[in-house]
Amino acid sequence: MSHRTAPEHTHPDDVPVETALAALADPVRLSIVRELSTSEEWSRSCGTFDVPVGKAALSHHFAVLRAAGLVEQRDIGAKRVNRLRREEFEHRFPGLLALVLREE
Amino acid sequence: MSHRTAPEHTHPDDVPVETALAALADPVRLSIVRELSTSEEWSRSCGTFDVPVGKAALSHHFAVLRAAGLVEQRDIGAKRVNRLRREEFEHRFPGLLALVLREE
DNA sequence: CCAAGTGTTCGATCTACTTCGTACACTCAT
DNA sequence: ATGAGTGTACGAAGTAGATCGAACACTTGG
Repeated sequence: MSHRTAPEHTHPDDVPVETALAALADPVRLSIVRELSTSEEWSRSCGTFDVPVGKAALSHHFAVLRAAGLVEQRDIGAKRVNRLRREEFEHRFPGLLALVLREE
Repeated sequence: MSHRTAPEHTHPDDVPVETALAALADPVRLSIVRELSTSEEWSRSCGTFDVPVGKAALSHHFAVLRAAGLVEQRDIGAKRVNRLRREEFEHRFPGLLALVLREE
């Protein structure tokens, strides 16, 4: 990796609706969120998601997801592992996550 | 106007989540939906919305809102009047409309 | 019939986003 | 140490979306 610093997170409470909607309106990010929803917390590193983009784009998408309060990340060794911020996001945007997870 | 044809509508049931989210993730369209939510049905023609864009862009946004199953339009004389598809949209995307309307 | 009002369509422009390649930084296993 | 694995930063390129001006089509009121 290239992070001497921990990733910057935004709490869902500080996220505008527009930002949340825009974050979820992308097929790659939606795919990540869905995969994440069926995985155990902190079990998936960024590289383990089945999305058709390169590393750079993937890294960008995770930044967007963090900024939207959807994903939390921790560094474990060389890997950056993820967790879906279910409760926090649900508290800020009730039903939204359920809405996008219900499909497919 | 310039419609010998009635506007094409898409039922919310036929709308992908992504499309709905993308439609609501724009400030102008969000503004339109919110204004519409506090207006009586069929009471507002397209030109009566307080948004900072020209006619052409406005027309485009209404097309997007129709395609997202958010708005229904009818021609009355020279005007095209609108209605928010509350129930239908709510049935397809439970809670989503409430989410964006609750704010502001 | 004409002029004004209303909304669409077309093309061009402008901006934002997505993506990629490369270079870099860090960790771990050997 | 050294190399392989992992993710970020940066610049460039491509793409999609938003906006505008102008031309057009239709309706209505005079």
